[in-house]
Amino acid sequence: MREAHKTEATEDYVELIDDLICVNGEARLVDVASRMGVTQPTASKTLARLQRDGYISSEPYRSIFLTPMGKSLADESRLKHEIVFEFLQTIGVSKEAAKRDSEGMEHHVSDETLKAFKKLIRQYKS
Amino acid sequence: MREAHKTEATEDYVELIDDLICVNGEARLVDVASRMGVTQPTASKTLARLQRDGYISSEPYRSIFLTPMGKSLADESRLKHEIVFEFLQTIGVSKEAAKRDSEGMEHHVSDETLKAFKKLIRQYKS
DNA sequence: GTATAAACTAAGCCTTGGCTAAATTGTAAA
DNA sequence: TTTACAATTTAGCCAAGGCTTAGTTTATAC
Ligand SMILES: [Mn+2]
Ligand SMILES: [Mn+2]
Ligand SMILES: [Mn+2]
Ligand SMILES: [Mn+2]
Repeated sequence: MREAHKTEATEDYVELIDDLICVNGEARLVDVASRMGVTQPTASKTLARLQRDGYISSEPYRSIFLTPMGKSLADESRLKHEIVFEFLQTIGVSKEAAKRDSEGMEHHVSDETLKAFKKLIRQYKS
Repeated sequence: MREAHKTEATEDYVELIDDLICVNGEARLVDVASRMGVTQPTASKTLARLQRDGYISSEPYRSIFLTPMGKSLADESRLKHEIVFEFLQTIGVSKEAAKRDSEGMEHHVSDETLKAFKKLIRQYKS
């Protein structure tokens, strides 16, 4: 569908996998599925696609790793996510709404918009 | 997928149909398809779903009408779209980027965020 | 008023992202 | 070491949203 649309799942997955590796030391299917709110077979199929497309690597029944490409997409996605999240709170949106909205908006903000967000965050801080 | 996700297509379609009716006097499949950037059969199938779900009505080979439900969703969607579009420009994003980003962001902004956007637009105007 | 072109529909295919149910593998307790 | 449970995979289903190709219907031009 919409250009940005197609990569949304990919972005959310790699970001989550990176997070799990940071926090838990490894990313397991069962945790990916539960955090994404889908069943294990669903997560498993999506991860197969991510592997096919070169974002992750894993052996059968073993935990999941990010490829360099996957890692850089994860970093980029998290950065966007955090900026949008912080921006919304900065302009007065509640943490809960900011959390929900940023989860969707993150996939649609261009670098230009991101820059404007960062600028406003700085302005508010001073 | 993501909750807001599922309604994105619906929102874009009813908003477009309403626009076509306003501008052209009627909404025809050929125009819906071209504006959505999809083939006519694709638009046709989506419109069938919209009709099934009660957003539009139309007779075979005739133009498309919005039901009351479709019209109110269209109005709501356009309002969101316009506010996001104006907001982005207000904080310094170019018209082109604002157009692109608002087209995606519009589906993910809660009423709370929308209110914060409106407030900032007012502040900038004064 | 008929031919021709444009618009629309029908049929059939694909991918993604959901699900359930069942089989397999890995791990930890007994 | 066997056994049981947890994790993963496999298989098969569904809906949405995309496509192409081919057939119908409507509208236009002559
Ligand atoms: Mn994210
Ligand atoms: Mn997200
Ligand atoms: Mn819109
Ligand atoms: Mn849109």
